Amino acid sequence: MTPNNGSVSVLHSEGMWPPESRGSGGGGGYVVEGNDCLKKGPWTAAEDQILMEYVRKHGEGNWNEVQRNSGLNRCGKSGRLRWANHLRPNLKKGSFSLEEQRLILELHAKYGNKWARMASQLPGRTDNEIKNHWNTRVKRRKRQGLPLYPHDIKQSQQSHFHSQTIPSLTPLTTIIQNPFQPITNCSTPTFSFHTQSQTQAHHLPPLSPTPPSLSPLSSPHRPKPTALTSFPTFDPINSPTSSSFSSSTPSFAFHRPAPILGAPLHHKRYRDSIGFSHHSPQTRKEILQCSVPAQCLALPHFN
DNA sequence: AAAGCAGGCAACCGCAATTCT
DNA sequence: CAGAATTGCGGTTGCCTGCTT
Repeated sequence: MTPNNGSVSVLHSEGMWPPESRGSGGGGGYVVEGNDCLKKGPWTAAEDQILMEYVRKHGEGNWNEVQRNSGLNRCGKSGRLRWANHLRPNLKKGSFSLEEQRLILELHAKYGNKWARMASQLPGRTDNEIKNHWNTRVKRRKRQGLPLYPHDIKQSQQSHFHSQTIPSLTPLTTIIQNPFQPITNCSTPTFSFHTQSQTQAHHLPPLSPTPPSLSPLSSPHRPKPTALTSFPTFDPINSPTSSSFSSSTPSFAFHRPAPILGAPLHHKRYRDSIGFSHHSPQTRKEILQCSVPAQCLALPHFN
């Protein structure tokens, strides 16, 4: 799975990692242990086990309780991330398929660096995976002097993307013909970046399906969800999702929120205010009160 | 064989958003 | 209404592996 998990686990268990701090940023091997500080760095199999057991018993949410009640010496944030990116059921591992890559292109053309939003359209994929994939692509294309998008995917707006800057979020159109045509035919191998200072406008078109109608999982301070006794499954082959964009249809209307990684996390709220984020508190409460049986969550509805 | 580079990946941080008290 | 607590998101960093030179 990961390049270093095995060896890292051994090192951890044998206490060979120095409790050093590398300053800001993440990355493997960053381990802090001790009575006062919570551990950082790569997760061990034992820690994973503890976390999975906790979630199995108590469900997701209240991540700080994990640390308090399970003996896991990790901050809640770290646990949540670990669960979301690695331990959740139905996570797809491995490289992105061509369809997924195409969809990422389309979604990025439309939304910019909205990884969580993109992940919601890619069942089994995490925002982190997508982000990593995209950043790698950006690096490669930049080095090759190629445009970020194939010529047949036109990012609306005249702005260019920069991996480190906020992209324009006001797409006008997305034109997609055949994203996997050889990109070497691109007529204009320009790859210019500029910071997004002129386009702070974040008026995203209302994303119709954003309402988090499907997530059973916790929102801050909500009652704990019931324990997860069985996890929904996702069949990428037979899923209407995959077949829906396997054809040549360029459209990818968001009829419904895609099932988020099989066992959806919390009601997705997206920055920059699309959809759910701007529900009034009252509306949110109503939505949250509308509990959804677990089995419904496993059966995404597509139009 | 060794060094350099690119890609892949995991995990951190800061901050925003949301809810509860 | 304000502040605290919690969760989610996006940016960033650093390690590991495999390929190329």
